[in-house]
Amino acid sequence: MPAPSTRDLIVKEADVLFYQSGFEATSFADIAAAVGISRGNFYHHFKTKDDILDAVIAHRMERTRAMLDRWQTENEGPRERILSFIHMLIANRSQIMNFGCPVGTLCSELAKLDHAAQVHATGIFGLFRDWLAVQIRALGAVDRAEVLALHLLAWSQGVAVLATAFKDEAFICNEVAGIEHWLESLPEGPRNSSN
Amino acid sequence: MPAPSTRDLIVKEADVLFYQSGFEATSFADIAAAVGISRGNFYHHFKTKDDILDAVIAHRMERTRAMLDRWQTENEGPRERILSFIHMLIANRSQIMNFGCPVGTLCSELAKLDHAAQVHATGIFGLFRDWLAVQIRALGAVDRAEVLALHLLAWSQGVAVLATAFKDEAFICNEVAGIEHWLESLPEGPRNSSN
DNA sequence: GTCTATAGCCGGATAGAC
DNA sequence: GTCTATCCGGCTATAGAC
Repeated sequence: MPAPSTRDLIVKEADVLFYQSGFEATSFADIAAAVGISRGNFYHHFKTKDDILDAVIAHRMERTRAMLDRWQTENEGPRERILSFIHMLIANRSQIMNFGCPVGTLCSELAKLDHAAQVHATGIFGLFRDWLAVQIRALGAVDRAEVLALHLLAWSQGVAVLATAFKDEAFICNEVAGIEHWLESLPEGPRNSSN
Repeated sequence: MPAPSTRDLIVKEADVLFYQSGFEATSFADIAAAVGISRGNFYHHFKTKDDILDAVIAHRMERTRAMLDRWQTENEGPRERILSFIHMLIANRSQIMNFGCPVGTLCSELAKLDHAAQVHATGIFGLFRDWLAVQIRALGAVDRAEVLALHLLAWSQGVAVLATAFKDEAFICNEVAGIEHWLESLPEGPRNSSN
């Protein structure tokens, strides 16, 4: 692995800061300080702040794709793969209680800013939705797979929002148990509606 | 009803702008322009921007309380009252697809800003949670009422986040139908777990 | 590729006339 | 109670030396 370029370092630090402080509240000075370079140097790598945002989103999409691929190969069946997704809520609970879900909060912020990159950011949700739909289809729920995938995604987002608001770890565990129970009920019933 | 004071107008316009553009992205100039006063005049009514935020949150709490009271008296039973809550997602779907849930997005933004008012804003969620718990208790789910109330709140938040991201009206309707189905199943089963 | 210096703008906040 | 004028600081972005 070669030494990371300055550009890569900028994207990496911007990624963290956009998550923890939000896109708009993060200034060039903040990123520069985190990377350890001067503010001026910056514009040699990115023309505008929006360019950094695009790079951060592209980076997150790449990481998401890699993570989904890993879950795909590391798990034996679709049920275990979906569990990997669900357990993110547990594994990242501290971060989620402090800053919410990186994807959901970014999409919401960009929507309010009426920012062109909002569609780009939503693409990350799309990756999860499509991957989950593949797994759910493999479970046997062929015709309603997309709807169920969106439902699972929405559920996890709701958990993230309330976890951030109330900082309640027990709530997260309760909901995760609920999601697991829902997952178990998925292929058996004759008509597994969205609850 | 007396003519609204300038202070009331500021709170009213700030309320809308904080919702549509976010707290940080809304400047004094924006609010002043919306109200039709000069920026300087502003500080006669509020010392700092944070003071306006506090007033906006207090105003939202008051409106929420009034709405919950109205739902309480306008509906015959707890089930119909909960339906009033659920149908907010339909009634406000345009706004939600553009700007998300006013409560959830504000809490998330304030969390990232590490803002002292975040606890205050979470109090609005608390109003909904407690009111929903009362209704669910009246349905017969006495011991798990609070957990189920939080679950319903989370579900609606998840719908709002994904609706904002994907701008998908059919998705909202699907999920609302799912919530209604979940509500119907509430008191009957011997063990209505969180799905 | 990285730096310093600085332009130009806009943010929140203040002072004081009317 | 509302206004104009203004301060100060931080912001994005640029210019140009090294």
